[in-house]
Amino acid sequence: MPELPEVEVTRRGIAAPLLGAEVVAARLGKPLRWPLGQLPAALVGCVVGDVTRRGKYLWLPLHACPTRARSPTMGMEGGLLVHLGMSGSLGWWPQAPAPGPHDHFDLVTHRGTLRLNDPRRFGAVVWSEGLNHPPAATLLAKLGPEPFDPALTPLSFHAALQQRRTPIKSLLLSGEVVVGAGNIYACEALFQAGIHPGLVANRISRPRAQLLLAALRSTLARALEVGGSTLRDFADAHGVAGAFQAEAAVYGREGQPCPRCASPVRRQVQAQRSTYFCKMCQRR
DNA sequence: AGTTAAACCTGGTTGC
DNA sequence: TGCAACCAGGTTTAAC
Repeated sequence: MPELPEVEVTRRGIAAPLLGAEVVAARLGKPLRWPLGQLPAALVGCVVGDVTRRGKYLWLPLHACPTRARSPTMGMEGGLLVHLGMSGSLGWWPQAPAPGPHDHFDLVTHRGTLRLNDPRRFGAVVWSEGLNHPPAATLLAKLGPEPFDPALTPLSFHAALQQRRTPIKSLLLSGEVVVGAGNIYACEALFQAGIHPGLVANRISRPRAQLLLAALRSTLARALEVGGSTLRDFADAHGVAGAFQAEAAVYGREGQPCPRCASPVRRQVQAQRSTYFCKMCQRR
């Protein structure tokens, strides 16, 4: 579920309660995609800084608290890089109940508990000494610019597309040219821009590239407004589901009429992912 | 460089 | 009702 809007909705829900919170304990459940890289006990005594987002990753800075640092392990600086995978969500619990079978990470602070629920366990929580240090730096290395970065312009976007010979849908999913779109929003943005998902990136004209960037931005912005998409698992930090899925024009609507021309929405598998599109409205 | 498949997991839905 | 097959928001790795 978690594409950029869902991750950002999550960030907005946890940033305020976490800012300045002191870590009292950390708990691991079943293994996630990657190991934490530190003993949970080593996190105790740290203070959480301002939570940020890069693509679909969240960064929770953890600073050593000088007044509380009593042991060598408490002198650490760094943070936790969190990814929600396919089915992850983070919840903020002033009073956390006993962990359920899919609760695989708890960061217990003096104010409340940040809890990762992730049935499929494709998510990850990784300790890193900084965003510019491994493993964080390695994981973020190939990410393209943020979709709302003003430095990403129609011109630079088009130039980046010109370098690639891969189908545009796959390229959007890769996050190498612009981050944030997953399967839902890639399909929706391409529909809105009237571009066929199989069109090879370097054959997209400058005006169409401009159209696509605008479509991606408006799709992501709209999803953000309504709390993201909830297909099954996703909820914000306070348990509220997203509503964007109800507004999707093509995603998950195989056989249903295209909202623009009423011809049936097609589904085809592209790079092992379902792609939904309208054959009439989206041209190569 | 590209595309493609397989891998990591669980659970819900569909079809026989 | 049971059971197998297929589907799902993501990403990495290996192989043609």
